[in-house]
Amino acid sequence: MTQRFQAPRGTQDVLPAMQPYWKAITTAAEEVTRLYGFQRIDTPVFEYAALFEKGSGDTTDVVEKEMYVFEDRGGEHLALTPEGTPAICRAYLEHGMASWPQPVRLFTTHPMFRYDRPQKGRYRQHTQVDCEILGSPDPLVDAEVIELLWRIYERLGIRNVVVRLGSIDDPEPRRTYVERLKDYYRPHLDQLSPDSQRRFERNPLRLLDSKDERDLPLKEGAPKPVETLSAPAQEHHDMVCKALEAVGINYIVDPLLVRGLDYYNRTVFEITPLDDERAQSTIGAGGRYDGLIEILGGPPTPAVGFGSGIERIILEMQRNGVELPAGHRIDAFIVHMSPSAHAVAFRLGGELRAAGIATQLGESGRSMKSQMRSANAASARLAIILGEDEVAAGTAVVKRLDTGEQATIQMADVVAQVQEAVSADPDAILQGGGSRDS
RNA sequence: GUGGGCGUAGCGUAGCGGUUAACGCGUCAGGUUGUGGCCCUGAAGAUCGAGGGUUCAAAUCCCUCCGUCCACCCCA
Repeated sequence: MTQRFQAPRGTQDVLPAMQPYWKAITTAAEEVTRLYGFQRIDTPVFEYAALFEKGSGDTTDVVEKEMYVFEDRGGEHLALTPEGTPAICRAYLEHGMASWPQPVRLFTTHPMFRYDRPQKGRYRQHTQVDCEILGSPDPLVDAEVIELLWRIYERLGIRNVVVRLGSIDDPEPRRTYVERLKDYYRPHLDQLSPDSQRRFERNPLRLLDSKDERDLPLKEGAPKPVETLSAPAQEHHDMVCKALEAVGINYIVDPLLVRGLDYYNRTVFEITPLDDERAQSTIGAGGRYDGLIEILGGPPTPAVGFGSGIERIILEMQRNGVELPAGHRIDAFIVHMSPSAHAVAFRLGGELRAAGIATQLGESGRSMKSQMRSANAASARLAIILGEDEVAAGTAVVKRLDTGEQATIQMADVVAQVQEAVSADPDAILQGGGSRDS
């Protein structure tokens, strides 16, 4: 048992039964992003590790303790993508997208890797829908990416979620804010939880979203970033709010919202379920990162974007009671009994498939009953029966599995007849599901 | 990295010191002459996560390890 291979910790197989969810999500992402003028980009699964060390910030947890880094045979220092934004910015620079019409709108679905302890909604490999708008400082595009993400969820049947919106200002005013925050906490350091004492040194902003009871009293009176914004950031934030109101997005300004990546400025947001207090319930998050492209060696280029975890979206869909049946359904199932029928069956199968008809063959040598059972299990619409008699007569028996009626027809007419029977009721094929009424 | 729960056939479970480890679902095969779904019968499938210990006897008790799930940190 222990000798048998298992998927590595924190990874998972997406089995056929779950594929409809993946398909629904990627389709929704493709369709909605198209409506917003996005184009698809695909970046490599691994990049130079330095891209993330510089871009995401080498003191962030994502880079410092979670990145899958390795050296290849040529001694290159590489990393499995831990997050998408720096990779897309790299592509923007590498391909001179600054000379495309601005802003550039890109989306992708991409696997992400983080060496983390797995738990519900957290995996070492997960997949994100990622959207970025590069080259615009306009607060309206902040609102636009939020709206876009909202619409994707809406299409997928996710209802009870809320946008938590915050602003962490620009780097300069944020530095003075962080000093104020530290001044506020400094006299009370010994009352804080050990985690928060560490946060005080490493990432003071995180003090604001501590869940530890010992930190709650102080948290209340702490200065909040959204309440002390610089004038330009305030104006920006107000405009994002107004735009979201104009399109009826359910959002709240969350003064405690901070994000773990260094490159964010001004707008930050998360979308979370309203009725789920779990830790990993955030299904999508993002923000503005006007400084990132410059950090990566490019010209100052304002940009905004988000990532949303497909695995978490699926969990949320299921919590919302969205059920997608497995779509396995076959049009025709060829039952062939005698040795003389095998080759005929095989050729007919090829002809049917060439005509666009999903066709499966029974297993050679199995009894007719067994093959009919297989036809049923495959949710076939038609069974095509080939025995010694039919082969000798140059005919086939075509049987509808829903009504049970059947007819003997000339071999030469089988493809046309099957095509007609199948196209007569296209819905049944499209819907799939293999449901049986009993 | 820290803390807690759980590990019995493909899946879900029962058994919690004592003869060949049970049940449901699933799989395969049958239920007479070439016909599915329901039903019936049968079969295959488990070194009871691994290693060690206690005992006349261990799936059942103890220890270690591994795996998994949940929470913290952090994140989608």
